[in-house]
Amino acid sequence: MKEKKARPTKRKPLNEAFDRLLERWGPQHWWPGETDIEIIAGAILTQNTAWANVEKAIRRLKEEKALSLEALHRTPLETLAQWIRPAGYHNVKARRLRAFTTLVTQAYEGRLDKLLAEETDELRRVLLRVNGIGPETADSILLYVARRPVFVVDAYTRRVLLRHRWIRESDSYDEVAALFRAQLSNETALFNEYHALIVALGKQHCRPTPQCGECPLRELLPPGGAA
DNA sequence: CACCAGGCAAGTA
DNA sequence: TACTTGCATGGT
Repeated sequence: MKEKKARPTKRKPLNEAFDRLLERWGPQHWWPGETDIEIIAGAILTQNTAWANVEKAIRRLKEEKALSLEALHRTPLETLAQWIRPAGYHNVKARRLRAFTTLVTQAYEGRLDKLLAEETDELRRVLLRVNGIGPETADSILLYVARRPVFVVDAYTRRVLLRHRWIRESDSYDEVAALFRAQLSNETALFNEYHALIVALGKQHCRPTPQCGECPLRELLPPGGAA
């Protein structure tokens, strides 16, 4: 007969981590944006960019009444680029916004709801085909706009997990996401809240120069501590 | 002043 | 497949 392990269930530190993060910061009610198109634009604009700068660009788009799929699609690229300048990479990001509106316009009759009605895996593939939408941006749209249970892996996620030695540098995007899928129940609301809390933690404590003293996860560090 | 921020695509080997 | 580089602004 096979020997039974002393612990009845496999350890799931990411569950414990979630409880602590929620206790420390409370529900984050993400994404920080009102409409679907605002969330999508924000997801593209925040690529490798501080959110404070994205807010300036979003505010300008609102002032220009350009935060709609139609307006984003018809505004000349040069004009759009100037409006979103504070978010950085403005020429690239203007093209990326346009690439998205072109997808919806050409393949979905200009209707976001038709795009969002696609089945999850198909929707992800469609989004990834858009130039300027990679795994994180696609998953952000899937989770925060289409409300599908997918986990968003961003730079903060990697840094937090790396500090706790739950992943390695070389782990792929999907390997990191798979860690969460394996340990958490498959619920949109949970994935939503978890990612938002990781960003809160990341901004507060998990900087390049760490402030681990007040980190609610610090006792979850394995023997040897953070790198 | 240097470094950093909620990526991604295109080019090279 | 695995690296490298360009893209750009504003905050610390």
